[in-house]
Amino acid sequence: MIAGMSDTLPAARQLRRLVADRLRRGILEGRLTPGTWLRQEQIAREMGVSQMPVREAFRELAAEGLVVHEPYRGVRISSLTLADVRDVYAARAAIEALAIRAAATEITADELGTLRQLAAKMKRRLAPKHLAEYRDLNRQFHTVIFKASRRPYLIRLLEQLWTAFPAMLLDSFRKTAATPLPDRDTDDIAEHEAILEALSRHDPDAAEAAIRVHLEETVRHLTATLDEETPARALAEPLALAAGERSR
Amino acid sequence: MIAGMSDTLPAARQLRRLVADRLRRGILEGRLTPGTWLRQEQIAREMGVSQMPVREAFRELAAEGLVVHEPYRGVRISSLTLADVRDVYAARAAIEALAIRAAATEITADELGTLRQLAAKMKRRLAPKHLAEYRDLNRQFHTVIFKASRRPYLIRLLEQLWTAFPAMLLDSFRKTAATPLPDRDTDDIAEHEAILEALSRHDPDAAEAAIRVHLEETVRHLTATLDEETPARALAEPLALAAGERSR
DNA sequence: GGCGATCATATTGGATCTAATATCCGATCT
DNA sequence: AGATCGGATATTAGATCCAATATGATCGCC
Repeated sequence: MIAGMSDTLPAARQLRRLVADRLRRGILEGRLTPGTWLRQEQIAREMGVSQMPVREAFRELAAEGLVVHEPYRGVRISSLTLADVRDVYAARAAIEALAIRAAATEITADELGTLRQLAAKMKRRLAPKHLAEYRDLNRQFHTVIFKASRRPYLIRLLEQLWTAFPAMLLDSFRKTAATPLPDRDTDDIAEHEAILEALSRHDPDAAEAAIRVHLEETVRHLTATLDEETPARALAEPLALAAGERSR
Repeated sequence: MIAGMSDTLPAARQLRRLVADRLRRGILEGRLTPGTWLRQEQIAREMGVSQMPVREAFRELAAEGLVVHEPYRGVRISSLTLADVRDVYAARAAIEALAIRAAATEITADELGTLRQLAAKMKRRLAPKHLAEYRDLNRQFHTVIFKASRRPYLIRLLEQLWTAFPAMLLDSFRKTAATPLPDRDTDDIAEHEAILEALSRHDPDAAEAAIRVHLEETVRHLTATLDEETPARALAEPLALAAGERSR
């Protein structure tokens, strides 16, 4: 058992966590574009901290794969192609499938209750204007499930996969950001309920099948939408937190 | 595509990498026992460096899951139960299955050649005295395969999984360390050749099936061996690099 | 005598400073 | 003219110093 998994979220009382979160968001939301060098001094200045927390944040992001580190040169934002996005989902699907099998037998009535509540809330949050909230609920939904597996290692891995590439990543793709869940909403809901139902019956096979369908559909829909606007993350203007671009 | 994946191994010219590697080995080889607090000052002193590279190394290990970080308290070595070991393998199996499907169509004649050479070498390295070398070859074998997938994200993930928990981990379990591959050798070889054969035919389904069998057998054998000596990592005396244990 | 607050100590986390390394540019030599 | 070597500059990596925080012990109070 991997101890200390609690995750009580006293959260960003550490500077480096704060910096990491901010950078992560910048990257995932597409404000910081792939290929850009992240200069520790500049970022430190912009965020009003010293270089050290920035450096530590870099380490964290590198471990998650959001940036790549080049010794004595710095870190730069990784470029994700559509293929990578597919792989992220595929990997997550594979691991979530493992987790949900365990969850099916381990999940408590309590947790099933929360899942039902989450599913219900999501139904009411379909409007585009609630998109961010919807995504958050979706993540919670999946999180409750894989935590119910009671398998610390899988949980840790999945948490890593989710924080590095939450649905938010999609914001960096133009059309997806514009048309949130076109025609996907109702299917999404139905799939969630299928998962929920399988879990209620404590049926591992059904649960695994259900989540596989769900994730496959999601990625299928996603790639279909994205294929149309091939140059992934073509746009994404640097905003507030624009990192150093000059040739050095 | 995740850039900068080259991995040319100029390796440990950075202190922190060196420190991280040394700690990692200490943990995986069982010299540093689970639950132990790692004190940055002490380790820095013992390794003759300042605390900073140690801190950075900690963050790296934390990302890999080998240690857990508790804010303002430090990091301590994660305790892995048998169940965790199983999950590590299961996760790796799932992702390697994804990778090998891609590899089956992408792999070059060159790479197939290297695989054949590796397989041949392994045949000649079955003796217990060559155990370490055998494991290294095995890792190379798998690495060549998943790199042939040409899927940067999967490659990165698998590399992470392997460095965090190479076969070396087994050294921490008594019996396994003593009886290296009891009765497993010949099967192992056969399975490798099945994989190789499927890849030569560029048959994704067969390749996936073969690697699944291989990994399942490995983990089955592993757990069977380990179950007998339940308290995982009970022994493992601190050696050269013994970290602080006192109650603080 | 037990319980709670306060202070002491140890240790991490952050800031600042210095050294190592890489890139860029110009001078020099062939 | 082209290439190569050497220095200048920018930037990361490491060391040291200081502040924030957690734990444990002591003292006082009920």
